[in-house]
Amino acid sequence: MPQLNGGGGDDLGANDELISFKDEGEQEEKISENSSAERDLADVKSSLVNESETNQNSSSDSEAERRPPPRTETFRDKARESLEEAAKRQDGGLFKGPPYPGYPFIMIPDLAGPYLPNGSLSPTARTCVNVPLDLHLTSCCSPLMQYLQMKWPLLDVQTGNLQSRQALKDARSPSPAHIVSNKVPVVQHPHHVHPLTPLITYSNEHFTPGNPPPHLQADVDPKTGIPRPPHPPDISPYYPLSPGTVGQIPHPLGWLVPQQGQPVYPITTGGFRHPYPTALTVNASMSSFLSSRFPPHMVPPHHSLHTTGIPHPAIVTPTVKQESSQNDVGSLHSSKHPDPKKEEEKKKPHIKKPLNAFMLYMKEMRAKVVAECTLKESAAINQILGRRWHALSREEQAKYYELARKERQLHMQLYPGWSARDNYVGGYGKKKKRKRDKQPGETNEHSECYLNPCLTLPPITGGKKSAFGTYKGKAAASAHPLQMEAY
DNA sequence: AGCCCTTTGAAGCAC
DNA sequence: GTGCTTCAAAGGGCT
Repeated sequence: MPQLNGGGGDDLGANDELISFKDEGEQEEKISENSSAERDLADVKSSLVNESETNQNSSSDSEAERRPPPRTETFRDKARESLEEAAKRQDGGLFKGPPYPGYPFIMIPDLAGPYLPNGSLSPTARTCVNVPLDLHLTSCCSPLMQYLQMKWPLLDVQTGNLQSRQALKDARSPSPAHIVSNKVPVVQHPHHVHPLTPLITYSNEHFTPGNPPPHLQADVDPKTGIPRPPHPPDISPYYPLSPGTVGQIPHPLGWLVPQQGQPVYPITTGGFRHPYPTALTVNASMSSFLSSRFPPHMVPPHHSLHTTGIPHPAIVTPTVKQESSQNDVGSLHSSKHPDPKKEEEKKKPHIKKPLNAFMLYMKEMRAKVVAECTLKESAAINQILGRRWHALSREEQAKYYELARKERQLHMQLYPGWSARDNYVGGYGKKKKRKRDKQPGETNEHSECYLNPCLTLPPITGGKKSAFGTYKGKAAASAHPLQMEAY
């Protein structure tokens, strides 16, 4: 991504980003890309199945902590075995195709490469094939425009307000990114659609227009043993519906398009002071676009489109749940004896942190991982995603770092006074919870676990404690060579 | 109900 | 500058 340097004077771009793995040659990376997905899955699977086969290796190398596993021959062999075994079981569920194959809008191609080592198309790639992409949106534009188109193919935002403000605020670096970024509101949809990626995160699994593949209907609930369809065919799994909520299906742009009964971003008629100076509008072309691209029930009525002050989904008030199906007036006057403290908390919107690169990657890839395996636990999935993250090429990681950078940028523009400290529950130093306690001498002796996590993944459901320290200091992060290259 | 787990990265604070 | 802590997402597991 050559344009990564284009930030120029952008001081928001974290200079300590893009941790690369220089010991891992490019060729190695490519190999890793092509088979990492399947290998990861097989590895984790096998490790989950046979957890006793762990901690056989104990060599330590502190520096190796930040590196992906050097694909030792042993590891390769094992990975290959796992992969072969996985391939044998392909019909048994391990490599099930994503249950929601038809996301009609856009998706990110399989970052791990569409082809299996044997040359066949990977399941996820097959999914890609099935998806009617609007490639024309992205193929002919600059990367940044591709990004924007990718993120907001439907959105037209009035940017004058913010732009002018931004122009005053940051006149020193009127880079295109700034300008265009204003069109990409940071939106953190509490119902799993990422702010910046309302249409692509979990992309290909969304909005399946048709029925799921037959083999997926045999998906069996591990708890009940009852076959279950992954999700209603045309409803995103990330917009869970409670019984009787038909008609309240949140729009993929739900944060942007307030809907009646939409529990997430309640608009109180006057009670909510929106922090955004930006006026977001959806113009007629977008409406028609919505109509043409979304199923009718997904297309909000025009009258619901606010021309000003649409609450940003990154703002989550504590009263969200309570207000879910009540009208605003009622909720405002429902309590006769409001607790001043609580009231104050209610009034104070919770502005979430912008997602970092890995979080963006996770949001995008989680559904794919979930679809490819039967794992449901996020802890296990995140382990896979963490390994996949390391297996990504520099360019692919750079893409997410760039997205994260833009998100931070926008977040800062949208919430000028916001600080991450605001979200510290008890304030800094007052721990909300204690995590990642390190046992004495634990730091490096598990580096091999990191090197080959598939062999040594801790029991997913067993312990409460991390099996190995995961903290990597800034020093380690900033030592990443790619930072120099990309930023 | 609420915390834990698990991942990486960003940010804030203390020293 | 370094080290540590918290939070961001996610959802099953656990208390």
